[in-house]
Amino acid sequence: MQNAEVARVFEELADLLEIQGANAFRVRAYRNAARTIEDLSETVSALVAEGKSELTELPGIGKDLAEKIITIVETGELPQLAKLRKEVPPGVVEMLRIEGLGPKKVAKLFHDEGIDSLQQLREAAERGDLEKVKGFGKKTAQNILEGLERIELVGTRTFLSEAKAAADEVVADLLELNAVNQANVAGSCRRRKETCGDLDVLVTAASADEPMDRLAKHRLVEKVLERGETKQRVRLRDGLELDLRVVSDESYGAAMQYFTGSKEHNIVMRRRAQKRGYKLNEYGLFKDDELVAGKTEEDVYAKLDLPWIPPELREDRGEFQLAEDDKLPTLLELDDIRGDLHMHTTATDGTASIREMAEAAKERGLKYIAITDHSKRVSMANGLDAERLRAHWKEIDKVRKDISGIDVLCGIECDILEDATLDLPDDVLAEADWVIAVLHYGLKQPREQIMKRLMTAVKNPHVSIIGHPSGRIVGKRPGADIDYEELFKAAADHEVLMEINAHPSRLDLDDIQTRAAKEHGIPIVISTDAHSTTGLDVMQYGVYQARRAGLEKKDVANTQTFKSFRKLLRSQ
DNA sequence: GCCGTTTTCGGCCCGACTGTTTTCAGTCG
Repeated sequence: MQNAEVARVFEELADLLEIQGANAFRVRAYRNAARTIEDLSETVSALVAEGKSELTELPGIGKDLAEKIITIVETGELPQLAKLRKEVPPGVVEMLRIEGLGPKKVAKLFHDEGIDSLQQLREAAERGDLEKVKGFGKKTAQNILEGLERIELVGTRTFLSEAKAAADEVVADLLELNAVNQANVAGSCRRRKETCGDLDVLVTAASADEPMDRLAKHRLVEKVLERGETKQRVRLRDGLELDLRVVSDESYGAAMQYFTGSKEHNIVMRRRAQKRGYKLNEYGLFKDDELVAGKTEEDVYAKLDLPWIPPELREDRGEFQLAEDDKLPTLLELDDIRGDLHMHTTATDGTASIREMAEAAKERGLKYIAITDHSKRVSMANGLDAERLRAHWKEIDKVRKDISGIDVLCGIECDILEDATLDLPDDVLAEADWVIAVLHYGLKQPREQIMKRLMTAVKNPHVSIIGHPSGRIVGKRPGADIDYEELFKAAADHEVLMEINAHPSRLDLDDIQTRAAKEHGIPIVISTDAHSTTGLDVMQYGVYQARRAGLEKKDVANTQTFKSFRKLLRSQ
């Protein structure tokens, strides 16, 4: 049982209770518990094995939640959750995904209007019924329709982080079979897209039965949807569907190439094959009926006069031209990252101290970090005013002097306010080593005002970087309306850097925007925005995003040694 | 539901915005 699965149970419980109008603090207790468990560095199963007292040691876990954790770990389910699921249909919980719809409104729609699915919600909105409901109006109905559209755009796609975790587990399990020679994930997950619609797993085996039987019994699998000679489709417990394909070793490379996609990339590949008198499919590259290549991807690409192209670049976005010109980038690797320049501590909404964050970063092989807590505008996170910030920096200085093997910078994540001023005065910002300027509020302002705000930040001599520039949340909230051309041009002129926020739900800049930033010669910084020590582990997803943008080590500022990185600091 | 005690229950992060209403509930971060 994974920590994330236990956390998910509590998250769902919290959603259900909230819709039922449960005490808000009780709901928060479940959410806090979910976060605590998610952030654990050890597995919750191990803690259960050690006994209940270990569990109640955890912050936010008392007697009651400890019991529930034990039940979940030991039986794989929770009776309370099963009961609540019967009372509140899944479609009602789904409505919470719509921006602007919270538990109160959703409960009202369910109880008073009998709406219990997204479909019914859409129909009610389109009929004009919604705006007649007390507490709703024309605007709300319109926002709901827009929210529904966004959800449909993203569909039921799953964050890469979650999809990949499931795929990796299935692949590792299949590789344990003697009958299986090779196994790997393909599809959008292998291309490291920020979300995955489903999973494709490929294995080579003497017979298809053994891997299929094994998968059918896997703990993550809820149901086998179909099973044929070479393909089995299953639904995982979290709703994600997974295709298993069994091929021969002779076809493995061709099948990996075919099922990794993208569709657009493959169209170009097949056209190239045709031109050279071949036929390309998932079983191989054929001349008439003779197999010419198929064992490895490298073979297939080579026969089409191409070097092997990294999966992250396979979108038909210029990779073929680069390959032809022998100019494919040597993509950034996680090991290239030396610093992490966006993280929080208990001074605002983080869960670990300055020292704990520094130690954890050091354990992960980092050589330098910046502590960047929130500024005062983010009051719910207990954001810092000038006085508290200066005291905080003194604490950071103490740790910096006290700890060896890692450099710690005094930073701040400073809000760019709705009126296009910064949340802290210049004389304070001037004292910082590292200033991340960000939009948190008023993301829906018109482009003109958004750009005015970003320009204020870019032109401020103390601002080092724009953090999560658009403020989007993947699949949930669109980012601010930004003229990226104008932003990047100004950033390049004023030597302001751009962040890829590595959190799986942000990944902001996205791959396309990152590409554009690189073309403007703007150094990119990939940061975790960690709110806990385990939050530092999301760096990988930022690196994937950078790879999709074609970034090399030299394009990313926090791959530099601290000595050379220091030159980018405004206070130097 | 947790926590910290004032050991039996009250407090739990809170300010701003939106859309509704006509003074505020709901949502967000």
